Formats: sequence, structure tokens, C-alpha cells
Amino acid sequence: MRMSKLLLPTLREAPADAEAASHRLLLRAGFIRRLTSGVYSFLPLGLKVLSNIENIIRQEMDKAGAEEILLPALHPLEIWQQSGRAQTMKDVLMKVETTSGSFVLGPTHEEVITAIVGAEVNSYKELPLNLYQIQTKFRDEPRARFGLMRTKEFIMKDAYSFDASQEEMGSSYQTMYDAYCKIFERCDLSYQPVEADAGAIGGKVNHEFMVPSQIGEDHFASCANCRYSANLEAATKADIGFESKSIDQELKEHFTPDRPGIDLVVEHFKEQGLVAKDMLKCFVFFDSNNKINVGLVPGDRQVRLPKGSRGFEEKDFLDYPDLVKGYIGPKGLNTKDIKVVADYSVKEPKAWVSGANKKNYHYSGLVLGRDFSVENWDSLTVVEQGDPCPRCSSPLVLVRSVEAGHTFQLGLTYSKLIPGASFTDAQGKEQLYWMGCYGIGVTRLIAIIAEEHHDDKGLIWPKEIAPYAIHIISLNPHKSSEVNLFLNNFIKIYLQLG
RNA sequence: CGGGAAGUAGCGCAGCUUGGUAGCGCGCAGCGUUCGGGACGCUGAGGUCGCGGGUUCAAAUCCCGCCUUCCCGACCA
Repeated sequence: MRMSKLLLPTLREAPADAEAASHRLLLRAGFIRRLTSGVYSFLPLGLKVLSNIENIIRQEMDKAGAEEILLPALHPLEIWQQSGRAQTMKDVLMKVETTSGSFVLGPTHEEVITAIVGAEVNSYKELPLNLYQIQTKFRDEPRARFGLMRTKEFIMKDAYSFDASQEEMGSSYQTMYDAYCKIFERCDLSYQPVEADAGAIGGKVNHEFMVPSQIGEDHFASCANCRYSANLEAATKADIGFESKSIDQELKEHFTPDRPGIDLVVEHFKEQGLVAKDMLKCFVFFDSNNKINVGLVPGDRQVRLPKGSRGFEEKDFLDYPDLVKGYIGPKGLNTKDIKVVADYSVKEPKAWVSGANKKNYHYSGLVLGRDFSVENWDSLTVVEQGDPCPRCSSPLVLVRSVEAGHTFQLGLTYSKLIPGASFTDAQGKEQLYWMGCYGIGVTRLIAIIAEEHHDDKGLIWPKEIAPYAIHIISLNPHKSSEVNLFLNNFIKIYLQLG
């Protein structure tokens, strides 16, 4: 390609509203242009980079035994209602109403793929099956940002695996996991697979492939000692012992009118020097057996509900008159068929302040063992920098990062929801598919790579990603017919070699 | 959706406080010079001053409403 023929509109100065390095550089170097917020065009160089990344992904997917397909972007609303995600994902769904019906611009394709495979694959002999697609997906992001990092329309690779058993699903998952590592290695990214929470997609085992970055929107917790790493929704911390110490502070009840919540109580007792970490934050949830629990964490920590539990809602207070909103405390709850669980840090021997389970009253001087007891201990807070690693108790570090890919073991979640997502096993019995799904944000990867591979002068693409491998500069071809001839031959040969 | 900032030429900005018919740099076009390491000179094109309304003899400038974009937060398979 001759540069004189190339559409390469560079900018000396970056548009003022481009903040992230990748965004500025991709604009300035003429790779992309914005159409509207969160929607970008790819110019020739941008498209080259995009194709190069897609090809790496294709090669690794194919090697891993997956087959490429292309699915519709336009989905009938009904399949989203069937799976229930018309509701759970309604904030990001882009709907299209036409005279012929209601549609959704696909934000992801679990529903569609399950419908196809459900209809066309009916025997265990056809499993395992792994299909992938690389195509445009749509999400009505409330806040598109950082150029290609978070957009409303983006290209994504999604693979879906179908297996006959949980074990086989696990092995399909491992194959994909390994393929992901290869892909990110070829993109020359310092990625880190982390244990993650499944979020709206459901399922149990899953990993996020994170790339540390200044403009990351997530943090993951990482242990330098044992390589434990997990995102903040999933990360837990270890139980570290406290030295026992007797607390002789007296239990006192205080009249605290209109002081629901940690902040207001701290305000109330600020002259006595009360701080949030001396309070017990009490929260109610239903555990995975749907049994009611009251959880305790120090007042300065954010709560992280255990996996599989459901938070208490406003309306639930009607069913449990013993729980007084804003004044819940651990004292006396065990007698009321409510399980009290606490974060490990509540073992610290001290006198706590918490609600008195009656409106407008709080206790001070609550001592574990004397005034309240705890049935179960767990890690119930969002981890913070320095918390002990759950595996080796070394201090955890929080790393700011971007999610480049996400792999899930979905299990039976979608097979249960989509009619016909089943096959006949060797015994002639009908069974549900064990599914997995595996996403990579392809357009986002461009931004992630650009973030990691640039300097103050500009972009420095990894070899496999770069739009062109070589750039020939001829010195004054107009002056010398010999130079011109050589140049033309060189271009011809190079093009023939591909 | 909450908080903050900004919309003036393709890009970066000034002008607004104190109303008087819009300017700078880069880029772009023409001509000339220069040219084996990101050239220079002259000339020129290009603007509904985000949109709508109001005040005024007169609005980029003052007032009201709206829209858009960006940043922080909420949200995020």
C-alpha cells in the first residue's frame, strides 16, 4: 500500500474530550473516528489492527476445536423474555420496534445459540460441541467512555460450549482457558486470570482475564506470595487470629432517636469519640438455603454477600417484625430463629456499638461471647488493600485493571430456561446440556493493547497486531529513475509474498 | 440517574467579566522558494459562535429553556 493512497487522517492535537492514552493515540494516528458517544468508525489502519486481532483469536479458537459461526444481531424479543433477561438486562438492551414486531439488538448470544443447538443437536454423539462467533454486539451503556474501551456498539468474540456432563464441561472450560492465555500472550498483554463473580450471566466457576491499566474500571485482589487473584466481587480474606483479651466494658443502652445507619450513630456519639470501625454493621440476607441470616462486619467495611445469597429488601421487613430497620443488632437475635454470621474481623476483642433491635435505641459495650454470639464465621467484606490472602494470609494488593475476557461455566442455567436445550444420552434418556461461554471484547482489546503499548511519541504495536510490518521510505524517487524503479519492484515483490 | 466541566473554522484555543457584525496556532488550497532527516514565504478558502426563545437600536457576549459531549460516581455478560 502506498501511503499516498492511504486514508490516514492524522491529528497534530488530540480532541479535547479524549482522555485515555489509547483513545487519544488511536484518534491522532487516524485509526478510528467517533460517530457519536460510544460509536466508532474504523479507518483503514484501525481495521487492519482489528483484523489482526480477530485472526489471532480465530487461529486459537480453531486450534482449540471450536467452529466459527455467524449469528443474527437482530433477535426477536420473545427469546429474551423466555430466558428472563429481557428483565434482568433491560437497562442495556437496545430495542427495535417495527411494524413487523419487537426486536432486540443482541447484546450477547446465549439465547440464540441455545435455541439453534437445542433444535439441531439431539444426541450425545454430537457432543462436545464448541461454537464461536466474532461480531458486533450492542449494549446501551449508560456511560460510554475511554474511546474503544467501553462503547455501545462493539465487536466481541463469544464461544459457547455444550457438553454431556459436568466433568466434560470442565474439560471444555480448561481448553478454552488455555486458548485465552495464548491469545493474550500473542497480544503481548500482561494479563492476569482472576477468579470472578458470575454476575447477571449466572453459573458457578468463572474467570475474568484482567489487564492492569491506569484507566481500568475494575480492581482485582492479588497475592504476590501465592498468586491468588480474584475480582472484588469474588475475593475473600483469611481468618487471622486475634489474641484473646478480656473486655470489661459495661453494656449500656442509649436513646438514639432518628439515628438509623452507621453514619448517623457516629455523628450522635462523636463527642465520645466513636468511629465507624467500632460499630457493627448489621445486614440481613437469605442464604443459599433461603434461611434468614444477620451478618456482622465492622462499620467501616463494605459488605460482600456470600455466594448464592439474596439481599434483604424493604418489603421483607414486613415478614420479620423483630428486625427493626436501622436499629438491628446482634444481641438477642439467636433466640429468634435468625442465624447470626460474622466477618472474621469481628473476632477482634473489643466493645462494639450496634443497634438494640428496638427503634431509636443502640447498645454500646457489646462484647462477643458475653452479649452476643456468632454461629458462623466467614469473609463478608469487600476486600481492601492489605487484607490477608485467603490461601496464605499474605497481604493482598488491589490492582486497577480492565476486563479483556471472561470465561464462564454456565452449567445448566440456560439449558433449563430455553426449551429443547437437551440431548439423548447413551441410555436413551433426555439430558440438559452442560454449557460454558467465553467472551473476549475484540474492539476493547485494541484499546487495551494501545494502553499497554505506547510511549510519549505514539503507538508501538506488537508485531502480530501492527497494521503494516514494514514501511519503506524511498529517498527522492522523482530525482532518480533508478530509485523509482527499484521501489516499484520492491512493492511488487512484497505484495506477491503477502 | 446524581455531582462537575465544556460546546466559537477540520483540530487546539482566545474573545464573553465591561454587548457594537469574530480572531490566533496548526491543518487545508494556490503560487513561489527550498528539499538526502518532520521546510519557508506570500495569497486564499473555510464559522447558522450547539439549538430555541427573551432583553436591547444592537447579542458569541446578558437572561430563560433545551440539546450534545467529556470527567467522577451509580451501573456494567
